[in-house]
Amino acid sequence: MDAALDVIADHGLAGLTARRIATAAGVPLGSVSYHFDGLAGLVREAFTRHAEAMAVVFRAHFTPVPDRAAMLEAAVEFVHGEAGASRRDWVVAYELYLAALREPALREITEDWLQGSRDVLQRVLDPDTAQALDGVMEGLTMHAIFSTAPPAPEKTRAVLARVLGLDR
Amino acid sequence: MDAALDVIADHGLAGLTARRIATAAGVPLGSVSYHFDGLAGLVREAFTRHAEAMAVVFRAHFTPVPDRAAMLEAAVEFVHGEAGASRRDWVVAYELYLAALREPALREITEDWLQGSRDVLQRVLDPDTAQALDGVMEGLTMHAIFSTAPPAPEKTRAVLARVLGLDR
Amino acid sequence: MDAALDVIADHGLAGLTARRIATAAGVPLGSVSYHFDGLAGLVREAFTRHAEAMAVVFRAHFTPVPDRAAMLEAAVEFVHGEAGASRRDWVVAYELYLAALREPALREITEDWLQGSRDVLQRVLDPDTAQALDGVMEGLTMHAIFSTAPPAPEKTRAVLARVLGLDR
Amino acid sequence: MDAALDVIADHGLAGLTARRIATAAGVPLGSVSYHFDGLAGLVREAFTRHAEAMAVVFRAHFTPVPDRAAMLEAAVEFVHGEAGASRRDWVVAYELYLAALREPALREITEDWLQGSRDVLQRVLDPDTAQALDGVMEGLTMHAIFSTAPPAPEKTRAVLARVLGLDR
DNA sequence: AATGAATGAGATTTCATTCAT
DNA sequence: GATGAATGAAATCTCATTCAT
Repeated sequence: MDAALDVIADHGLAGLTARRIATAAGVPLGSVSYHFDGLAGLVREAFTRHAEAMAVVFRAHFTPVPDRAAMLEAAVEFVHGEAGASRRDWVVAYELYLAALREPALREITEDWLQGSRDVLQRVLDPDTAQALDGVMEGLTMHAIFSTAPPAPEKTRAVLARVLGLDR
Repeated sequence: MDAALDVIADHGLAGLTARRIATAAGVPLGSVSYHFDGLAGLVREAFTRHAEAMAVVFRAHFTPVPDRAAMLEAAVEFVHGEAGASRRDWVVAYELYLAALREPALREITEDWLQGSRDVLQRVLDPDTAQALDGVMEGLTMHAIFSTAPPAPEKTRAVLARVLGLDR
Repeated sequence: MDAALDVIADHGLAGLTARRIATAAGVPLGSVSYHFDGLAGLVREAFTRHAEAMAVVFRAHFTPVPDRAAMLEAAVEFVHGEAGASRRDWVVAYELYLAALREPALREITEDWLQGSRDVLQRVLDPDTAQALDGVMEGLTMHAIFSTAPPAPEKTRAVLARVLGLDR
Repeated sequence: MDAALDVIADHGLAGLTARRIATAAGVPLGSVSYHFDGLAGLVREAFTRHAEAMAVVFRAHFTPVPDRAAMLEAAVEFVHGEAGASRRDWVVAYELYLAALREPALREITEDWLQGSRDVLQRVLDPDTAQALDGVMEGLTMHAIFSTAPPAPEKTRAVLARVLGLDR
């Protein structure tokens, strides 16, 4: 499953083949069909595992946050990839988002993830601010991943401070 | 090319096949290879056209904005899909983002698009705020697309107002 | 038809396509089907023209030969490509030989050519020697065409002299 | 590979298709691409095998020849197809010659073969005579293959005797 | 239980020919 | 009469899955 996620990160869901997975995992080709319920099943399981791992990272990073000021710092770190989620992880996540649009089974995964994230943020923030922060972090992270020039942390902090109402 | 974008929207880049494109376009299968330089070339051209169309929509929506207050309203409308870009358009755009990670030719398209968007926003905003607004709109739009529950416009306005410093 | 022969020389009969012929001839694609009875008919006509041209060259070169000694010189020149037949011409000829194995219409062409050659040689030589010289020239020419290192004329002369009984 | 050579012999390189190979070999169509590196790779391998087989036949036939007189008999037999190489084998060989003009990988095969043949002949003959005999045999064999009327052995012997200087 | 050679369904692409212009 | 855009038949190739070992 990790090998499958690696292949997805490197070649996209469109470039995922049983042979590539087997090669990446260093296992015989037959294993892929033998141990999983087809490629579709493998993808489903792999994405599920990935979403859970991402959720764990998210929770681990934000659960200890005591207050709104600390949330700002945690959010800045998160957007800049200092929370344990690598670029590869995000690329896989975006593939998952898109795949989830078409497959209900995956949709469940992403919904749970989204909900879990907001719950964690709501330990410190009111629901509206939690949802806002979640969306804003998503956008900033995405631009950080897809843009060639990484954003400056102080700019990220400035934006997030305004969103959190910490800028006055 | 429009048919190809439709197929991408419906089935993802992973589900894009010449046959599906031909069916969607109502043309014989052979035409797909005949008129384009392979499927890869077709995808490149289709994505280019799409990015340009999206840029046109973006410019048309934001260029007339006279000041920061009007920018807030325009941004809210944009996030809520009232600027001319449909859900389908965004889904295709996200596929493009991902594909661009792996193909330099597509990378150029997305870079140009991103730069063009910021230029338009900078007609009213300073560079930092423009970049911030761009990122935040991206995240909110994305959540609007991928989430089952569409966000309430007033909440979006509240977040964007803070980002634009219009909340005091 | 000349363009078709050029394409055959460059790409082999296996690499002959209507588009390549049109490009080589500088004519529209439609012309190829329009003016000829399909690609097969064009090939047949082109090969016929080629065989006739080769026969003309052969006759022009060997008909004026007055005696056995002059025949030796003429044969040496012929093997070394100094009779008007280029390397391209020979390559096309070999393609024709092979194609003639499978198509009776082409077979006729090659048979006529072979017979014509012998007739010309028999103006000076007895039938057996004519046939022998014909075959030997074929082999030496072929090796000259297919070998990377061209043979030395004096060696060719020595062999042909023996075949003609002029070496004592 | 044998099936591919059969198809080449029957239909020429121009008539070689994966389907024909599969049918001739009695295997599914997919196998052809599966087991070989494309049709080009299969052709390369098949021609290599063929050239090696032909070289083996050549060596087996000419290596035991003790002297020039025996060489004459061996050469006559060879030209008349009594050395183990069938008409099919020669047709394939001529296709190889032509294909080698355009593909360097095949060129290597034919060069090796040519050199090997001369080496064997040089066990009994001086280099010039060896090369001459090689070329003459090529021509006579070729005429025997392509001509409808097979040549008489005694005539072949007469020509070869002269080339070998055994006619006085 | 695990393998990987083999299969066949389906993918892309090529291309001679047609036919509206 | 001549064209070239378009077609569809047929080509090659890919690949998930099967199954004998």
